[in-house]
Amino acid sequence: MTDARTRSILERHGLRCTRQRAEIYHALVSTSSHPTAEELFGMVRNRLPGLSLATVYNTLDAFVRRGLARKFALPPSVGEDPSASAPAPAARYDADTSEHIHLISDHGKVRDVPPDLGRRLIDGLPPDVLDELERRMGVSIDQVRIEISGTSTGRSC
Amino acid sequence: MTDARTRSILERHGLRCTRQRAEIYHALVSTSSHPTAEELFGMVRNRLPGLSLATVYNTLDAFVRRGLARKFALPPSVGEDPSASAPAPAARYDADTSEHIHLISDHGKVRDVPPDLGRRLIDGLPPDVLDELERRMGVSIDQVRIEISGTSTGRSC
DNA sequence: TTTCCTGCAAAAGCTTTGCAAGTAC
DNA sequence: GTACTTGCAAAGCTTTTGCAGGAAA
Repeated sequence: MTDARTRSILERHGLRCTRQRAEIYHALVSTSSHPTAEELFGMVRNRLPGLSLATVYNTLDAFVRRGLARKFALPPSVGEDPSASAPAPAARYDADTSEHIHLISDHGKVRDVPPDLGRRLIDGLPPDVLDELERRMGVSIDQVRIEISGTSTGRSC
Repeated sequence: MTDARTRSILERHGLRCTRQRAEIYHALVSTSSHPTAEELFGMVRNRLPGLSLATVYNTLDAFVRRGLARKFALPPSVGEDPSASAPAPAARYDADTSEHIHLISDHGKVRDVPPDLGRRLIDGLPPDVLDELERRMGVSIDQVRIEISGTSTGRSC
């Protein structure tokens, strides 16, 4: 992605283009690893001497509020030593803001379910059940989140 | 729930029966509010003078490890002032360890979707898509989590 | 020049831990 | 008696904030 393009994206979302934001955005777009703030900090710190972790958090927060990124959390105790208690997992960020499904496999690694499969899963939800749920629980459904946990079988194709 | 019954449940799960555990378990079973550790602390502290919040955390951790409770987190920035950044939401606990779906409505309140609706939603997931997902992503699916966000319409029946 | 952003340090909130005293079995 | 729990205080981690200097528009 060119600098001009990054700048244009940031500005179109009402954000000033700074070196830090451009680098962080670029790093977030370039990875599929759903990094934490700290991981992003590690990815860009050699290109931005003096960068502060607080800036990474502030920047990501700005991205999320302007719809440039999504923030999510792993469910507690996914991908951790089963006998250990979890020392508060950090939030993860994703530059893909479209609705999509996460697959959480061994070691807490997060992968995106391909859009075609995700769509077919969501479309499989029976509309009459969703209607009934809205009626019985007195809500209007805004979003249905699906998250899949699985164990790697080694033979991914 | 009688004391004897609580004791039997704890012991059957390999946990010593202490006053603190019995009270906390009892409080957790008696509510449908998916409380945080701090909320539970508030619920039982008048019956247990001197109780420490650390004990509540330790106890809940023991419950989760022995399958007496489940721990979950609200997705970041659900049920908060949209313009504010979230000051780290606390984990929530649930004595219902069966698979069930959570409905997160306004103000971050969590309600359980009735089992019949939940079952019909899960059953609606097309098996062929799940198979294809396992094949294409090289995993064996352990769990599919569904979580619904909605806005209260006031007219729940 | 005005407004916003950055970096630092400090603080806040949630959760765990070390240890000595106490309790369950 | 032995092993596990509790309570306390302190620490740990993630995340946010106050503020002064700096950069973007």
